[in-house]
Amino acid sequence: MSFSVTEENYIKAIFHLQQVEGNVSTNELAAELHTKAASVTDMLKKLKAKKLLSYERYKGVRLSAEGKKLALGIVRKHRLWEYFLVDTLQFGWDEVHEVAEELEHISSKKLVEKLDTFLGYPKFDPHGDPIPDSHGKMAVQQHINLIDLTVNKMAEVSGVGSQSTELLELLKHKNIGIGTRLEVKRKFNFDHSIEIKIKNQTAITISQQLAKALFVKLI
Amino acid sequence: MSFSVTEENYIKAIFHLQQVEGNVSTNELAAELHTKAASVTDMLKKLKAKKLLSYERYKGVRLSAEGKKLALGIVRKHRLWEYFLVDTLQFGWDEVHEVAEELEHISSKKLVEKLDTFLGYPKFDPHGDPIPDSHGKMAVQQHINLIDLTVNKMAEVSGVGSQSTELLELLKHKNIGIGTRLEVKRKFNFDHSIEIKIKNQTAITISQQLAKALFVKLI
DNA sequence: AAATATTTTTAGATTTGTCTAAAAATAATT
DNA sequence: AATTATTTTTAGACAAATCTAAAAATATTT
Repeated sequence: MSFSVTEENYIKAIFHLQQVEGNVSTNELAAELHTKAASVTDMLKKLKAKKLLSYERYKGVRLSAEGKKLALGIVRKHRLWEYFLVDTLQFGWDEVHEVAEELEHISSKKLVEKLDTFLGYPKFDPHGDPIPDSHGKMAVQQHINLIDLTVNKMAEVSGVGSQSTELLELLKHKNIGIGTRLEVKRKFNFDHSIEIKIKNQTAITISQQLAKALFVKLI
Repeated sequence: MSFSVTEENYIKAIFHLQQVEGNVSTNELAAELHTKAASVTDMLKKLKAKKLLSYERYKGVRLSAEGKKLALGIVRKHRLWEYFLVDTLQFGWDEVHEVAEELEHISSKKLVEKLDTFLGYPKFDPHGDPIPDSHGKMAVQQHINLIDLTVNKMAEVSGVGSQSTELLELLKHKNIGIGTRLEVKRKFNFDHSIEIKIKNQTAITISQQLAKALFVKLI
């Protein structure tokens, strides 16, 4: 069975939303996909008929085993392509998301496996997110939120909380990327901003919002 | 301006058909795209409104400068991706066409240029067809049809006349690919079949149809 | 628990690309 | 040149994915 780009995008959106809370509501999905609730209802009926999810009207939605498998396949493709774009084609890590949104819908299974082999079976994409393997298994990254990092512990940026251009623009300006080494110098309780010191640079201040959007691992 | 996958496929089909004869007819297009003449008429009106082609009813169709540019862009992407699949990902040259049919519709211009750079600006794809450069210019390959090759002249296979799986399957069976070195030993006027000798192999016979589908260059 | 607000669904319309069947234009034959 | 055949276009219908507006169900307040 094969699915349209639109159907795949619905499945991916539901997958992402149900990571946080179990059942996903029609309105949440509409917001995520920049569409209207009525359109979502129509599509949910279609995807239910295709057995990709369980859905009772007014009760929200949840992916079936089948649907999860499909979602993991799409996520796998998205992240492998991102890795390829940054690692092989020298894209900046902040400019690959949109391109990968298109590439993730290329259907050839053989392509995905050959790409994975060529790249050397990477475990994490350029944003620090884990890449599902061909069985749908992902490595669990011990991400710590930067806001919770102990003062004076050296750590390395390993993930970002979103792919929004606004965030990526700010990170570029502050010269922070995946792999950046830093430590927290002070925490200010007034606005919960923190002062960090990036290796070989002068200390800078980071807002609470930004700190919450950054994940690090101890090194 | 951006175009749907369907629109791009129409433009590509018209481009290929008008290489041989000037104006392309509705029926030819319908056959090429495996659709019906009525659908073609509808789409031609749309593409005319978008200024990609000139079209008068009952008079056939021809691409505008704009349309040709678009077509060359799609051909460029198709052939670069084919080169990538064979050269980088180790696909067989006979199994890349369908995948490239999908990849050619990925829109990012930056992706195409970076891919071209990574591959080292190749001039010909794995089937021997020239790859348009970023300005739409293609190298002109002095392809000779195998059926016209002089007896006992050494030549190298440089192109195939179609991408049909039937042809590629036959070539695989006969152990012929791009770069294969061969010479014609005899020509039989009865059925216009020819006997060829591939380097380090025993002589084999090739039908008229197959010989017409193979292009070679002298070496 | 009744009233109000919010969420979700239905009903009906729209757009894109397709189709069949019939009409119109062009081409080929006699 | 008139008839027949072929090609192409039009007219109207359909499926996919979307929308707006209104109705129905659920949640929240009072």
